[in-house]
Amino acid sequence: MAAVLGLRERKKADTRVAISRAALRLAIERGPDAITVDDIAAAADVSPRTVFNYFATKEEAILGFDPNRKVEVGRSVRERPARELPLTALRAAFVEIATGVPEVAEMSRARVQLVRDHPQLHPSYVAGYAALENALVEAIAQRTALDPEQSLYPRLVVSTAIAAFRVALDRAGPGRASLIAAIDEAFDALAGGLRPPR
Amino acid sequence: MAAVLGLRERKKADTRVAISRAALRLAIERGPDAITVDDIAAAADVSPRTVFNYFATKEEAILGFDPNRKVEVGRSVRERPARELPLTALRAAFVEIATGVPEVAEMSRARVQLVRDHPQLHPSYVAGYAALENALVEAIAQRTALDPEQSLYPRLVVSTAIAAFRVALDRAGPGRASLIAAIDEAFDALAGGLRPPR
DNA sequence: TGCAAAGTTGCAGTTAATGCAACTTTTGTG
DNA sequence: CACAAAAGTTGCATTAACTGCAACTTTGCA
Repeated sequence: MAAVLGLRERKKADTRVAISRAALRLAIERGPDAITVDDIAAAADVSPRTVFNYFATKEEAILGFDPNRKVEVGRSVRERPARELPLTALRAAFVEIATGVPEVAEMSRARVQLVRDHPQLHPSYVAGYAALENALVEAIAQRTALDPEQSLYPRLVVSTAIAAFRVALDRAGPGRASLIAAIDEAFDALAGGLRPPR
Repeated sequence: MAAVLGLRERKKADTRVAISRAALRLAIERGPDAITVDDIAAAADVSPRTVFNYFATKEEAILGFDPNRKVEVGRSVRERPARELPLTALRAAFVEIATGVPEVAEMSRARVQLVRDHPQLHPSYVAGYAALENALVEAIAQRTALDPEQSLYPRLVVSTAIAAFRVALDRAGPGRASLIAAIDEAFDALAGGLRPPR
């Protein structure tokens, strides 16, 4: 699994989650627009300048952007059995990420709720998923031996799978089972060519 | 078609495109980060304050966000023949929008290129499409008689179709034919369950 | 232990973004 | 045509996001 990290790396990771937890909590309590970066910094016990060393914008902090996520989910896709179809591998990778660490899953749910309550965040939220795209396109390109510059397929399957995952997250109720069910329903529909139900 | 608009409405529309054209041109010439709202305002011959009366952010001006677009494409979907499958209706609506007014299509192409050259814009660009989502979900809900609160399908088909359209736009070369071909390829793959090619 | 690398902080400066009030233009009605 | 109401534009003042830079502190490693 994860290599043991040095003290420096661990501290950085801690600081990142401290900032992002503080930002999320404050945004839920008071609303994203009613809090300042200074508030977040104070709550996370760092200087305001440090907040910007970790997150490019206030919204990224609130939504907990994590560059490592890209790497993780990319590796997860690459490590799926080679016989799996691209869509299947992507689905499995999303399930792994979304249900892996319970605490992460919980924060993820809280964010979905926050975005629901404050639609101004929706663009940034969607943008966060878009950041995954390139990493996943690379992984799918490897699995399928398709050149993403040549074939439209890798980018297409990735971006639609991400869209399906977002819809499933938005739909799921509390608990791991509900999330998995929603993901399954969305990806089954996708694999079935999106014919309307009934 | 479009009802004849009063002078006031026409002027507003003119101002909007003047601002957005100026912003796009300057962004292409100097890069999005190297231009200020004041620059855009000067080039469009309005006050900086007016820029913000039309666009919430500088990037929205550059990317030419247009709230009317939502309405148009929503209506376009609703007016497709009832026998068409949701995915088919969405595809046709996108083709209409993307190839309708040549000048609009050209600006759209220029923006795709701009985003390619300046990936910082990618999140906002994607976010712009996300804004279409609700309007299209409503249209599809009507066509299918599905309640989007109950069924996952309307939001799923819309958000994946938008993703497919973005990929097609990104892929298309110059000219209307190339764009239509790319859209067809993407939507055919989607309707076919996204099985890998070959 | 001590040097090099990396991370944190404060500070100064720019500019994006918003609210408000004054002013101008358009619309519609008598 | 006149003129009142409605809508749009502008300038001004203010806040807060964000950046670059240099000083300082902490960690990694020989």
